[in-house]
Amino acid sequence: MVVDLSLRHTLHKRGMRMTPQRQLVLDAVRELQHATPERICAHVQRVAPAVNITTIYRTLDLLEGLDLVRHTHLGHGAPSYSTHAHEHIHLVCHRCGGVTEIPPGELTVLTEQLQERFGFVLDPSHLALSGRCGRCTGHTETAAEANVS
Amino acid sequence: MVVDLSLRHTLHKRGMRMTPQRQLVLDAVRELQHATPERICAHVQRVAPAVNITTIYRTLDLLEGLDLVRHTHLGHGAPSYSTHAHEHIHLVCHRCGGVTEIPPGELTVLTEQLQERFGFVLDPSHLALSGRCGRCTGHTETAAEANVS
DNA sequence: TTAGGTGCAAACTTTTTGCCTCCGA
DNA sequence: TCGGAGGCAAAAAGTTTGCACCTAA
Repeated sequence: MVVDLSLRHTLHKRGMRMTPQRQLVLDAVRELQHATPERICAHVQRVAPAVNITTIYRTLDLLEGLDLVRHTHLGHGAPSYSTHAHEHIHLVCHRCGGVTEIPPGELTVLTEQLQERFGFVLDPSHLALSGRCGRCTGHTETAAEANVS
Repeated sequence: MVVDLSLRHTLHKRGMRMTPQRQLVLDAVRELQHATPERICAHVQRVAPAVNITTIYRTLDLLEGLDLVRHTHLGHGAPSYSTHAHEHIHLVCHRCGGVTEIPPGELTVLTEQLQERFGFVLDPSHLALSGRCGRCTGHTETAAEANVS
């Protein structure tokens, strides 16, 4: 992927530098979506084996500060990083741990309601709703539920 | 607190035993609500200093398996354990990290919608919605938002 | 030449595992 | 006495920190 000029610009404004590592991490997040730092690291190392996991963490922090990536805790273990472009809602089953993805439109009503009543601006693409999925409640499986990551 | 007879019974049915540690951990979760394993451990150790953190983890697992307690990831770090009796929704601000609690009734519409369309039974009392709270978006603070833990 | 950035190693935090001992049915 | 439980220590997983070196402005 080509060097991200807007990233270079943003960094420069803050007295920071564009580096191959930063580009690679941003690319990896964009490409993988929902990846843990470890997976991002592995992906980056396929191209640049010398890159250290420390750099991954530092860069993810940086990119998050610049609002270019965001992390979510989908339940257990390591957080998962995505870009804003990646839009959908996660339904996490607290029995089987499966994650169902549904379109963000499902939450428009709730989003408006929360903003109106609590001044809370919901981020509909980066949250995890917990409950019990169709398989674990014994309901019929739908197409949407098959989309488990 | 008195020994929980129904817990003793449930355990016995599965060939397990009731122990002081298990009672203490359950009591601690009930009393504290939203406590991390570490806090639960500290609480238990005020009464029984010899209880090891390992036992806390094992017992929380056990109680979760029995559906007596549940854990939620409110964002970062350690999970927080609660009993079912503790009913409310968490709005986690991903800017300031603050947690706003709102009544579970706010999600009835969504709950029905998710069940109908995806067979997903939402657990309205134990989930965290992420977004940006009133303070961080510059809106007027409401009474609900003041309830930050 | 001077900060920013990276790699490396070590520390740290949280959770899990293995093993041995204890104790109640 | 037999298996479930708990304590302890060590390991594992995930993340952070300190420090020396390197390099682009």
